[in-house]
Amino acid sequence: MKLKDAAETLAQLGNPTRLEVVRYLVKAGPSGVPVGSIQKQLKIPASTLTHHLKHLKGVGLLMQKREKTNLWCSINFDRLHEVSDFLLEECCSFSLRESDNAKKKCDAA
Amino acid sequence: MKLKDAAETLAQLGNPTRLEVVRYLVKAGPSGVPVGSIQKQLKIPASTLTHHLKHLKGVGLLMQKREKTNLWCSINFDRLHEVSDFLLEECCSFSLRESDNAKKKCDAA
DNA sequence: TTATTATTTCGATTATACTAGAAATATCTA
DNA sequence: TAGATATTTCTAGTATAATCGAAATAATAA
Repeated sequence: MKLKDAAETLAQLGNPTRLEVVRYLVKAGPSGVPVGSIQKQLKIPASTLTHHLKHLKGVGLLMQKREKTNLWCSINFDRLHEVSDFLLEECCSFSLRESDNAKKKCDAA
Repeated sequence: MKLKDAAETLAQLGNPTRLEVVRYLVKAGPSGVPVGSIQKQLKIPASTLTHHLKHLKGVGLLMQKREKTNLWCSINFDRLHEVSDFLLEECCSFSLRESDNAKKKCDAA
């Protein structure tokens, strides 16, 4: 992943409303949820939500498919991994962190 | 890590200039580098660089300590891990990704 | 103290992003 | 076709961010 793409993706994740949507989609899993469900659950005005979904789609974090009247949204896990990988690239050998979680990740990488 | 903090941190990482600085600091390791070295290497005007460093420090991604005339900057690896963890939280069981890298990370988590 | 190097503040310009109501469109069902 | 529901476009107000030159400050060395 190139720096410019990573930055753009991170910028999109850096909005609290969008990050809330992303978290919701991550928890929803690969089957996804309709736009309307996101809107009701997170109480985001429809036009605002559409706006943010467009952004997420723009950087490839969001996948959509229509089924009857509903538009189902799901997160692109690969993209999420890619951007996460970018952040930690080449950092593991330097990490002085004690956390088990970090160690496990670094050992695995 | 709370959503609001994660969003703020991601937003700071989402600027190409700052991400370049972060990448540089990650590669530099825990000992860090002086502000001036970043400035020369990445060719960022001094005032612009100061501005961005302030942002990175504001979200706890940057640590600084003065030594003689130089101000040494180093990345806070823990913070970087925290924000990365936030992104992948609860997503591993859903991931359909084929990539070895992803699998290793998920198995370890 | 004076000179030198390193870093920050100030100030101004320019650009981009967030938010959401109202109206429009799209998709289906009866 | 008419009606219902779902989603998007349009529009506009408001706010925040990026950039960087010039001048100011800080820290040291001579």
